[in-house]
Amino acid sequence: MAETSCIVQHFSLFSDLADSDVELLVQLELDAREYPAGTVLCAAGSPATHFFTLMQGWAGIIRHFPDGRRQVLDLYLPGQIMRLREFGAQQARSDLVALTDVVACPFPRERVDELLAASATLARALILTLTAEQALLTERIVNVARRPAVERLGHFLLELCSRLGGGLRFDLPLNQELIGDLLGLSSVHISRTLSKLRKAGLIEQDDGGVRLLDPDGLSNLSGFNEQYLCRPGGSKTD
Amino acid sequence: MAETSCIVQHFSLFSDLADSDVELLVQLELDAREYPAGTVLCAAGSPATHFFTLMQGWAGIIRHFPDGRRQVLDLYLPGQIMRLREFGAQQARSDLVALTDVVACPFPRERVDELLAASATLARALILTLTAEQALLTERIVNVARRPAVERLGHFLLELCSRLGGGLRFDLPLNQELIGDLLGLSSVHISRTLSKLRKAGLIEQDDGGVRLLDPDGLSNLSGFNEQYLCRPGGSKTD
DNA sequence: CGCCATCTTGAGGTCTATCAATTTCAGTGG
DNA sequence: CCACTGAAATTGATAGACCTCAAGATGGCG
Repeated sequence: MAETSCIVQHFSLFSDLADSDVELLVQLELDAREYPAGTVLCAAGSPATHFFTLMQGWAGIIRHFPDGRRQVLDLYLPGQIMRLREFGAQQARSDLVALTDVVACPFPRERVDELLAASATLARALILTLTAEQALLTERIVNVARRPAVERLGHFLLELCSRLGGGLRFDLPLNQELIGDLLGLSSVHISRTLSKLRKAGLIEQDDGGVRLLDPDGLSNLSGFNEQYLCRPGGSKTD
Repeated sequence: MAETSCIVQHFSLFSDLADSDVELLVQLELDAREYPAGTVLCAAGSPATHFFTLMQGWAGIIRHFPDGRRQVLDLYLPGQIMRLREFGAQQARSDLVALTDVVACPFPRERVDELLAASATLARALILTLTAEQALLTERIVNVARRPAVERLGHFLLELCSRLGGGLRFDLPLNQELIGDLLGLSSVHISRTLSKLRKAGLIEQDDGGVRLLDPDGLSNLSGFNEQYLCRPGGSKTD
C-alpha cells in the first residue's frame, strides 16, 4: 500500500494504464502530508488553486449555513482526487475537512491540464472517475429525496461496505451527527434508526465499527443495487 | 439557433474552442430527430451504446421504483449532452424521457473517445461540463436534504431562471407531479407551496410560465447563490 | 474520580404525505 | 353554443415521519 500509489490503484479500476500514464499519476503523490482529524484542508471562499489526492483516512466536503445547519456534500475515501469537482471554479464553494487523521497530497490544478495534454487514456480515466462520482451523487439524491430514514441509512451502510472493498465488517469513524449531516437527518434520529437496524438483526456495532449481519435483507429493505458503484466483482466477503 | 450548433454554443461557455474542435463537435449533431413529449429515448436496462445531444425541448432522467415512487435524477436543457454520466456503465440505469416535444441527436459513445484522442481542449471542456453538472447535483443534494419545501422550490426556480438565460419570465413545461418528483415532494405539496410563493408576492404564474417578481427576496429566502452554476455574467434581466 | 463528548430515550411540535372531494380548463363531439 | 370528458390543480382533514428540546446514560481520558 505504501509502495504502490493509492491513486494509481484507484485509476486502474477504470482504465488500463500505460507505464507512461502511471508515471504521470505518481507525480501527483510526491508531496504526502499528514493532517489531524478536524483540519480544514481548504476553506470555502479561498482561491481554488490546489487539488489533493487522498492516501489514508476519510475526508469530506462540508457546506456550512449561516443558521448553523450543515451538509456533508461528499465523502472521500483513499484513492480519490479531492475537489476535482471544482475544476471550473475560481473559489472553493465549501470546506474540505479531514474527518479522521489523514494523509493527503496537495498538487496544483495546472497538473491536471498537463495530464490531459499528455494522455488521452488519462483523460478518459479522469472522465470515468467523474462519471462514477456523479453516479454516487445521483444515488444519494434518490436516497435523500425518496427514502425514509431506515432505508436511507441502510443504503448508506451498503454503499460504504462496497466502497471499502466489500468486507461485511468495517470501521465507521464518523459520529452520529456527521452521519446525519450526510443523510439529511438529525443526529437524534440517526441514533434511533441505528437502534432499529440493530434490533431487526440487520447490523451489529462494536467499537467504532459496523458489521452487516444480513446484507441481502438490508439490500432488499433499502432498494440498494450496487451497479452504480462501478466496482469490478461485487461479491461481499468476510 | 438552427445554424450554430447547440452544443458548440454550450461548450463555448467552458472553453475557447479551436476551429478543429468546433468541427468535431458539429459531427455530433448531424442526426437530428424529433421525439414527442413522453417518449422514452433510452430505457433503464437497455445497453448504453448511445448518447444524445439535446437541441430543443426539455428531457429528464427518471428512476422508477417497484412501488410506484419516482425520482427525476436530472433535468436536461438544450445544449447538454445527455447520459454522458453513464459513460462507464454497461446498461442504462434509468429512463431518459422527453418531458416536452424534443429535438435530439443520438450518437455512438465511441465518438467520445475519438474526441478525447483528437483534442486536449475538448477533453478539458468535457471535464468542465461534467464538473458543472456535479455542482448542480451537489446543490440539489443540499436542497433536498436540508431545505423545507418553500426554500426548496424557490431555489429550484432561481436555478432554472439562471440556466435558461436569466430572464425573469420563463416557460415551465412541467406539471406539479414532475416538479415534485424532482424535488422529493408530493404534487399536492407543490401546489400548496407555489400558492404560498404567489401569496407572498414572490412569483406570478401565467399559462405555462413563471415570473419571478422579487428574485432578491427569493434568493434570500432560499439561500441561493448562483456561483455554482458557472455562468458567465449572471445578472438577471427583464 | 471527574470531565467532556457522544449516545440514548422520552415528550411534544412541525412539516409533509396521503386520501378524498372539488374546481379549473382545454379538448371533443353533439 | 353547450354538455361532456379527462388531466391537472386546488383545498381540507387526518396521519405519520422526523425535528427539537431536554434529561439521563455511557465511555474514554486526564
